[in-house]
This record gives sequence, structure tokens and C-alpha cells, in this order.
Amino acid sequence: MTRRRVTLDDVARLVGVSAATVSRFVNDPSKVREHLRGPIQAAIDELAYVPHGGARSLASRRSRMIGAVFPSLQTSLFGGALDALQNAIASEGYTVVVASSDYDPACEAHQVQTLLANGVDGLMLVGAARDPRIHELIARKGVPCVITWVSQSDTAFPCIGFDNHRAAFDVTNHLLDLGHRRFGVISGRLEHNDRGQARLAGVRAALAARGLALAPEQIVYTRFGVAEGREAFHHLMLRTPRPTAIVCGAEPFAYGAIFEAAEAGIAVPREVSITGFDDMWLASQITPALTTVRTPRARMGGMAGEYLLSVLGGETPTTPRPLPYELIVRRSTGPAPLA
Amino acid sequence: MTRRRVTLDDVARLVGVSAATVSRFVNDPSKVREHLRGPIQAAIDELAYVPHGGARSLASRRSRMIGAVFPSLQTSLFGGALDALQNAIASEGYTVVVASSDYDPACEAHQVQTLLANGVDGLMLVGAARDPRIHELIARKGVPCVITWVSQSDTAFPCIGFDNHRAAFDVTNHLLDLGHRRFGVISGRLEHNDRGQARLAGVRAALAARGLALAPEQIVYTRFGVAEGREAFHHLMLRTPRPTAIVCGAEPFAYGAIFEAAEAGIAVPREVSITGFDDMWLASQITPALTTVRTPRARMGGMAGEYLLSVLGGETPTTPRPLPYELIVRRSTGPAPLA
DNA sequence: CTGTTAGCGCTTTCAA
DNA sequence: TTGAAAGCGCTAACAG
Repeated sequence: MTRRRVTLDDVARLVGVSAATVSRFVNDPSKVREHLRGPIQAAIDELAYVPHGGARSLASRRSRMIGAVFPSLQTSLFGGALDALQNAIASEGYTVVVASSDYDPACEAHQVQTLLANGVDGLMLVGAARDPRIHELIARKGVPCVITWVSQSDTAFPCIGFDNHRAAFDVTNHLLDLGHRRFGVISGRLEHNDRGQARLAGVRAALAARGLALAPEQIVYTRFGVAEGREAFHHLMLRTPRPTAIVCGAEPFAYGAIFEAAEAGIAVPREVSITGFDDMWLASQITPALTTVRTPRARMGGMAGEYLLSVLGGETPTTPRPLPYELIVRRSTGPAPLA
Repeated sequence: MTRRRVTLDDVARLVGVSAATVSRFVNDPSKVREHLRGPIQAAIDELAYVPHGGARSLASRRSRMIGAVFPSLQTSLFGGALDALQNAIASEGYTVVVASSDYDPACEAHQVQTLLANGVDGLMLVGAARDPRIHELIARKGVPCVITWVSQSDTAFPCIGFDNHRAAFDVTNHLLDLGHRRFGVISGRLEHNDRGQARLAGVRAALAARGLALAPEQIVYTRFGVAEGREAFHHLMLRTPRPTAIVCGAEPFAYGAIFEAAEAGIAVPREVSITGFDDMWLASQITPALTTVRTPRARMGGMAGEYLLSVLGGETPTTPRPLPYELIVRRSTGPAPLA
């Protein structure tokens, strides 16, 4: 298929130096005397030499690949992070190998193993909730790993994320400050999802601080999706008295809630306030515009890349602090109705 | 960093067979006599042996990696395709190395080279419009490549996509059938974007078939985005007489147009009809729900994977036919106003 | 600064 | 069906 590969030796022979010299030049031109640089580069160009990644990784024990496993690739939620990760490491000649787990722990475990087998030099994962044996496997292989989207510090690996608990606490507080006392919550499924757990706990904590609690009937757990959000909203609004505020643990739920409210003729925020979580592009465009939390998605990807690069470079970067998020107040929240 | 790697030899020694046998088992258990399979698998598990991808690719000349370059990873447009690609090839032990080009040809060229250097066994690209030298480079390396999102057959590599021209023709025809005669078009920038070119040409062709033409003032070329769509819509509606139909070459434009219309108090579809292109998740949820073309995004990714696998397996798959798309008529289009 | 010499871990003929 | 042996293309000591 491929005509005989052009190898380092071919280049070396053409220039009249040893393969080692060409290798040095390729990896760090400053290691080669100036007057050789030109000819070597010329030979490389002429032969269209491209180093063999596999051989390189075998000999150097470094593959120059970073693996990343996201819960999903279908949503644009993680796209920015992936993009930022890729950009962060591209400058050092690294590439990203991605996989998605479909929010399934078993699948995630499998993907991690595949990536490890493929010899990635570093790993980026989302969330800290998974079988500890996976973390052990990674640790045993000595592959540096960062965990994103969360900010606990008691995890097996450094976290580059934000405080989900506090963010959810803040949105809820915003609602409480507006006078709301009857709440409904739409949450993702909580098994194996520490982000969701932390968010729900944050909501509860804010409520508790004002002497309020969340009954099971006030929470709907469902799959991520706009349609699911519609349905959950509909269900929640069936109660009497109706809730006056709906806190959504993920943004698609909030979009669904807003669409459903419009269809059902329920005025937002006059009759019910709705909050989202993430501030994706639709949040500012939807009517009414969504009050939500802006999460540092791209920054997480970028910093994860930088962090891994730095570890791979032999440095010992300090454990990063939680990244800031931002409460974005828009039109979907307002004072609690008097009744 | 890594404790001494567990190698094939370790496994072989533990079982009491040769490395070659274990290698055969790993790659195709049926090549090893039945009674050895159990013990070998047991040893692999016990030692937690994981093959070294680099060594493998060096020895076998196959990296088991497929490279994919998308114009962007930020949008969910390509997410489904990426996911499907990944799933399609995962079963054969392949992984996806992704890169995004940010809709920049130079960046794309660079990404392709990086992927090639990393030794991907196959390549998936979006669109056929790029410097022919890149195609030559790929061909020279003998790396199988498929081009997605378009369906021309005169390209350097097989296409797995749909007919953008005809799809745009169809939406436009739908509008013409509804009696519309004054059109506005919101299009992405056309340089290096054959999808956009084909779509615009499709619109023009449909119009021409009814004796209509598109003046430069009736078209806005802009960056992809909802905000850009709003602005373009606003601009287009400034003309007198106003257009009664706005054809959008990409879905974010249509969302923006609908949002802007709502804000400006322009009734859709009574005063103006709006069409999208892609049928992303918001299309059915937005009010009014969007008339659009459903493009086979996931299928393109999946089929691209299968096609590459089949080529890599030594088969000579037939050139795939254009994939079907579907005109989805919803509420955002209606009869042209009488005036 | 450059060349020599060993492998890195695996696959793959080729014989047995 | 299995084993022995020869690399795959590159990097990393170590000399010089």
C-alpha cells in the first residue's frame, strides 16, 4: 500500500550524517550544529520524510497523544473543552485521542483501557465518580491524569473544574432572595454522576439554610434532553399549589421547561421562574432569556492540557484551584408571585 | 514513571508458551489451539497485560487509529458524526484521533499532516474543497481517506455524504410552491466551503427554474452563529418590498432569524417564511418549529468508519451512493402573503 | 557536537 | 499449530 517508507536513515544517508543526528535535529534543532540544519531540513523536505509515530513512541516511551473521554460528544457541552484541550497541546506536537462513554461507566472503563493500550501519555476524564479500580489502573501505568468538571480535592487525581455544589447553591439562593419558597428540581440521573449529585446537594443546602427541604415529589430525575425537560416540567407543575421556581441541573432541561411553559400558557417568570446550568449558546437567545450559571468549559479543557503538558515535561505543577463560574441573571427569573 | 511494562514475553513465560503464540491469541484467538486460550487469557488478566500500541504499529505497520478532521468541535453539528465514527470502528479495536480546523484551510492542512505523522491508518475529512496537494500527500502515503458531507464523485477520494445542491433546491422549491417570489438568503462564507457553495447554487437553480434570480443584495454571507443570523435577518428585512422567504444555509442562521423576527414583531410564517438546514435538536422545539432539511450526520460518520475498516481489511468496497436527506416541513413556512 | 550501539515490544515469515 | 529469529524505525546512552 505505502511505498517503502522514507526513514531517518534515508535522510541521514542523503545528508551524509548519522541517523542520530537527524533524530536530534527533528526533536530539537538546537542540538545540532548550525551548518547542518539547512541541509538536513532540505533533505527532509526533498524526501517528504515524516517520522513514524509508533517507532518513536516505542523508542522514547512517549506517544505524544493525550486521551480524553467525555460522557457524550453529541452535545456541544463538551465540544469547547475538547477544542481547547486540542489547541493547548497541539503546540507541543501532541494530539488528542477522544472517546465518548455515553454516560455509561462500563463503557467509560473500556474506553480508558483502550486509550491506555494505545499508549496515551496523559488522560483527561470528566467527573471523579467511577470504579476506583480504573483510577488504580491509570495510576499503575503511571499515566498522568486530570479530572475535570468537578473540584473536590480528595480524588485520586488533580481536578481542574469548578464547584458544582456552590454554583447550585448560588442559583438557588438567587431564587430564594426573590422570595421563592415552593421549588421543583429537574436533575439528571444521579448514579455515577458526581456533578449532578453535587448540584442537587447544593440546592438542598441553600434551601436548608432557610429552613426548607426538598420532598421526593419535588424532584424529577431524567435523561438529559429538551424533551425530557418538557415532560419533567409538566409533571412538576401538576402539583397544587404549584411550585414557583424550577431549578434545572442541566441546561437542556431549562430549555424544555421554557418551551413547555410557553405551550401551556404559563408565564415565565411571572408565574414560575426557571434556572439553567451551563450557559450554552441558546441561553441568551431563548425567550425569556435564561438565568443560569456560566461554567468555564473551554478553560477546563485548556488548563487540563497545560497541566498534563507540564507534568509530562517533568514539572510538578501545583494543584489547580477551582475555576470561577458566574451566575448570569437574565429574564427567566423574577419575584415569586404573591399568592 | 511507569514500573517496568508487562510485555508479551511476561505473559508467554507465565503460560509456558512462546511470545508468538500469545501474540496470535491477542490478535485472533482462533489461531491458537483451544486448550491454550483459557490459560493465556488468565495470564493476561493476572498480569494486567496491555499491548503496546506503538510497538504493535511499528511491527505490523498499522496503528489502529483513524484520524478525523472537523471544521469545528464547538458545535454539536459534527458531534453525532464523530460519535458514530468512533462507535463504528471501536469494535475492531480502532480509535479516533480528532482535530478541528476552525474552518481554516491552512489549519486543516496542518492537522492532516500531524495525523499522518502520527500514523493513522485512515482519514475522515469534511468537504472536498482544499488544496489538492493535501490530497496528493494523503494519496502518496497510501492512507485511505473518505470525504464526508458532500457527494460529488469527481473528488480525489470516495464521498460519503448527501447532495447539498439538491437539498437546497428542494427547500427552495417548497417555498416557491407556497407562492414565494421575493427571497433572502443567509449563507456561510463561501471560500473553501463546497457545502455552502453547493447549497447556494441549489437555491439559485430552483429560483432559475421559475425564472427568478438572486441579486447580490438578497444574500448575506456571514460567520456561522445565531447572533450573525439575527443580524443578517434584520439586514435582509430592511429592503422594500420585504422578502417573504428567508432561506438559511445553516441552521444557526435560521434560529437567529426566528428570534429576531419575534423581537421585531414580524410574524412567522404569516409575514415571512424561514427555512433551516440540518434539523438539529432545536429545530423541532423552537417556536415556530423550523422547516428544514434533515441531514444524515450520524450515518455519515458511521458509514465513513465502516468504509475505512473495509478498505483496511483489504476489501474494495463500492463507492457509496449519496445518502438520503429529508425535507422536514414544520410551522416556520407558510403561504406567501398576498400583498 | 556527532557517531556507534543497543534495544523499545510486537508481528511475522519460515521451519519444525 | 507452534516456536525461533529477524526486524519494524526510532531514541538514548555512551564514547569519541
